[in-house]
Amino acid sequence: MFETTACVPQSPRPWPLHAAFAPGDEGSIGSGRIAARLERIQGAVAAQRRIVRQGDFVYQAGKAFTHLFVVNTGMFKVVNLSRDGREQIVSLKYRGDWMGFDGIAEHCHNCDAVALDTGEVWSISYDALLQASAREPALMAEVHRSMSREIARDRDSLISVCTLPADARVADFLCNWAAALADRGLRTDQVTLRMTRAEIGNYLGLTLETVSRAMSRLSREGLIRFVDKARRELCLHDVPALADFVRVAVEPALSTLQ
Amino acid sequence: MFETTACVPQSPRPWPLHAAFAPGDEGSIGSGRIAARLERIQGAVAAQRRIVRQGDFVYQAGKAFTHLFVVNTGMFKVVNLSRDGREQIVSLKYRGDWMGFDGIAEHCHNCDAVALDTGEVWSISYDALLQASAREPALMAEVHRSMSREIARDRDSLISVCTLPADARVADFLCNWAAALADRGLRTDQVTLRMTRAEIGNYLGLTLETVSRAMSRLSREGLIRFVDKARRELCLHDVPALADFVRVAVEPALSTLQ
DNA sequence: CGCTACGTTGATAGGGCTCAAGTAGCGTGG
DNA sequence: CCACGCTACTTGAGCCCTATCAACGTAGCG
Repeated sequence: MFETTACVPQSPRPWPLHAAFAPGDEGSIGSGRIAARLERIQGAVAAQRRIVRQGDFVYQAGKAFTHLFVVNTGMFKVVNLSRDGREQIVSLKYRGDWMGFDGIAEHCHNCDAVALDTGEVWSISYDALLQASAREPALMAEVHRSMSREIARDRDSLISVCTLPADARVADFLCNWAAALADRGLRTDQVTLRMTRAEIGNYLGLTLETVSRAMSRLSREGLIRFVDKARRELCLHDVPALADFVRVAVEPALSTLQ
Repeated sequence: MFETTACVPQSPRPWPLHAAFAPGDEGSIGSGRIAARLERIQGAVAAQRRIVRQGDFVYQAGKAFTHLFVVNTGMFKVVNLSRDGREQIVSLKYRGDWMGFDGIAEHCHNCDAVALDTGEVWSISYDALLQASAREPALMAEVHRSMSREIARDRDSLISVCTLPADARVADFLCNWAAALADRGLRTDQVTLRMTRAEIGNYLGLTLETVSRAMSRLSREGLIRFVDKARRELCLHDVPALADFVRVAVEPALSTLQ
């Protein structure tokens, strides 16, 4: 299923000292931060690289948990499956993100992780990670920060789904996506949606028709621009305006006062 | 703000060996599991006890992150605040749950944690926890399991909000609440709601009126029973029936086939 | 060239929100 | 003791937003 090009660091480099508890490092902007994160991980613990293609599973719900995964390139969706047949995209992952934390508690994955396009993930044995962390406290700190970020981001999803009307929810989704791209040093002026309308809708708690209509309205209002006829590539030329659209949707009263 | 009754274990006991990577332990049922968890935490790292009353903050968004918290008794809500004024209850915490993980990444809390009734939390210095974990790998494993559970539970919230109609969402909420109580060895046949309808609605992405109507319907159908006139105490006498109600709401097609 | 997957758009219905009125419990002060 | 205000909960009426159903357009592909 996976093409695996072996690439195991032979002698893990010591973790840079300044990386330990360095809030300034995390607060900086630009793609260097995430590249540095990946380098530090690679230097501290053995990782196996895997090339994945669209639709490939990184891991599957129900399988035993043994490894965590780090996205090097590509985009991934994490899908929660409930036994009554519901399927819910709960998270999207980009370069530098960890996947698989949900499996730690029960020693069993309870989600699928699926590649949305061609990419590369590193798989890291959880046991090896714990051992490496014992030697390198900063590695542990890195993992904790990532889990913490994941918790915070899941909550942002919840707040969006609970409080925003459909159009604003889609706008918020595009904002967050643009922010994730910008964080990784990627341009947002011509980006290809890796997800179908149905997937976006599932992620946002909307139907595909509502997503389609919302995007048409955003386009009509000039907040986004479709680049191709198939409407999968778009230009997020004014992310602040999108963010403002979300803000106004939340507080119609306040927006008229100001 | 807090009454603090000093209680710092003088000589942390060594972590029981069998606690390291013990899936069987986590899988067992009954309240003993959670009591054991608390004992192990208490034995491994210094904790300061705090008595809190309804409405007291355990920590507040914006404040520097230095401590994690463990619920000993009582019930707590975690409230996410976005800068545009939205307020969203993102999680409920019971005995044995950790709070504050969200602050690790940015070294700053981004939620409020508020007591819903009188209770006791233990506050544990994050630095001390890391040091203790270096000595006791099983303590680290415990913390990881808790973070993992939190991620999994946040995702369950999302799936509920995204896929269930109002009545089923309330039923699902009551199911989860009953499960949390049962896990802790508490009865579910006469329980007092610690939250107002507005709080439940906020948590579930519904208005208070919808929550009220949903509970009235569930009561009318015999799935729950109100004990007092104020309608804050209720009897969850048949949790499986509640769970079934949720299941049927999800798959009306399948339910008619069977 | 038909087939399939994906996206858009329209018409309609319904679930949940909003607004509003009414009730009950509870603490306070006359 | 009861009036009063306050908070919480319930219930009804009407409307709006979004889901549903359906038709159609388009791109990619064997």
